[in-house]
Amino acid sequence: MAKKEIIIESALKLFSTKGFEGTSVREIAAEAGVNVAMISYYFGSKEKLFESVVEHRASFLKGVFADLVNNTSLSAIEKIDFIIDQTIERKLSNSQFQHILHRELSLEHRPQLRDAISDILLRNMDPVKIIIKNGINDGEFNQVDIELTLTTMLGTVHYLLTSDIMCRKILGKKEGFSPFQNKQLKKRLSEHTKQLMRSHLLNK
Amino acid sequence: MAKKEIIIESALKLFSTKGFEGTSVREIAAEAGVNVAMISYYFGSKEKLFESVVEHRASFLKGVFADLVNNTSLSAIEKIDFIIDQTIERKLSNSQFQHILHRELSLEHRPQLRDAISDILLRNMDPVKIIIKNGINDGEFNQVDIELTLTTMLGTVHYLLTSDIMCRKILGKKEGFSPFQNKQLKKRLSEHTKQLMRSHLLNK
DNA sequence: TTTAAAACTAAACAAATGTTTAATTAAAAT
DNA sequence: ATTTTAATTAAACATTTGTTTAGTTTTAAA
Repeated sequence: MAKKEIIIESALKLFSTKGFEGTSVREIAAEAGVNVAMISYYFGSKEKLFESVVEHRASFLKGVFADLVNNTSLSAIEKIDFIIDQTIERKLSNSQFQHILHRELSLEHRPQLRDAISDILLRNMDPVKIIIKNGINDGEFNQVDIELTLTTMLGTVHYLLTSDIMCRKILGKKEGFSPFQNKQLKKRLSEHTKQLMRSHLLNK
Repeated sequence: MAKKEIIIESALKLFSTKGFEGTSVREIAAEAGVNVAMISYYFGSKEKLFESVVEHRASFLKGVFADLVNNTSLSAIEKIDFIIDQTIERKLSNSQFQHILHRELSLEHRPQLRDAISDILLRNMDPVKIIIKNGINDGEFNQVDIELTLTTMLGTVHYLLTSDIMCRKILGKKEGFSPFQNKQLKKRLSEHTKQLMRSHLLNK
């Protein structure tokens, strides 16, 4: 792995556990095993390093639901099922990055970065909106509040993700339980959300 | 208002918009219109001031759902309706404080504070769990995943609350729209969540 | 009115911060 | 083999950080 990338990954790790202002460039340099000056040398500043971290990771989160809109072999609810599983998979396996994004989003300095982040998080929103809208127009779905239905889907996953402590307390698990690597949790979350969305969306 | 309280309120405001490490004691002192030394004088340290902020605000969030469990004049779903409205009301009118709590929760230093915060956030969880459980036992509710149903309720509200930017983008609103003071949003969120929970919980 | 405690201040403190400098080593190009 | 560019280093830079000090003013008690 290139040294530049090692720095980015080290920064990702530290930013996610200690926050941006809570992490010093010296800590990042130590974690990456490089000289402090290398950060200015490669990225120009701590802030620009942060932006590089976001860009680097965001590239993994490319839009994948766009194709789904015009897919005719799946019913609308089957598409929703697929979206739910993808969303859970992504968010759980990128929990560190999710923490960074949401934390930055809740802060009010660096407004242009906030804007970029909300774009990343909502990148997949439009296709899903259309899928729900089509489901409604075709009579397959009830006339639900589209935006808030989306909010519910994302919010359910995200709320569990807030912290391992929260997750354990919500689920009543013991100290040792590591929520974000747990396969059973993933399945449980998937089944709950799918069932929830079916009763919410499908005509009775 | 006592000077000590002015400091706490100033700290709340700054911590919520700039984060704990992103806010200096000098900024807090300036915002409160007091000498920097007063913060050490009253609270001992910046960290202890933070704890005071949390304590001070947490006292407003006393448990209010405990009585609801043994209330016999309301049906289970009516209790859920009440809980939804209360939760929305509380979270929206304390959005600054909610930001602080969730941000701290997603960080991994100050573990004992994290624990205290998750307790505050989940303080009302147990009575709600029991209400759902009773609803299931009485045959009024479907056999849902209790903990994740709760997660959905809290997560839906919380996800909108993440930031005004997110909220605007999700709802497709213009720049000027102030989500957290908006009455219409409150109503829309309330209706969506109630409807969602009814189709999820009630036997078909 | 005197005394004691509390509230408040400006200045100083050491430590940590992000960044730059100037020098050196390594790699690539000529 | 020589030159040029890139990578890397330790040290220094100026600020900012949270906190303390030592002194003053205000308030309350005796």
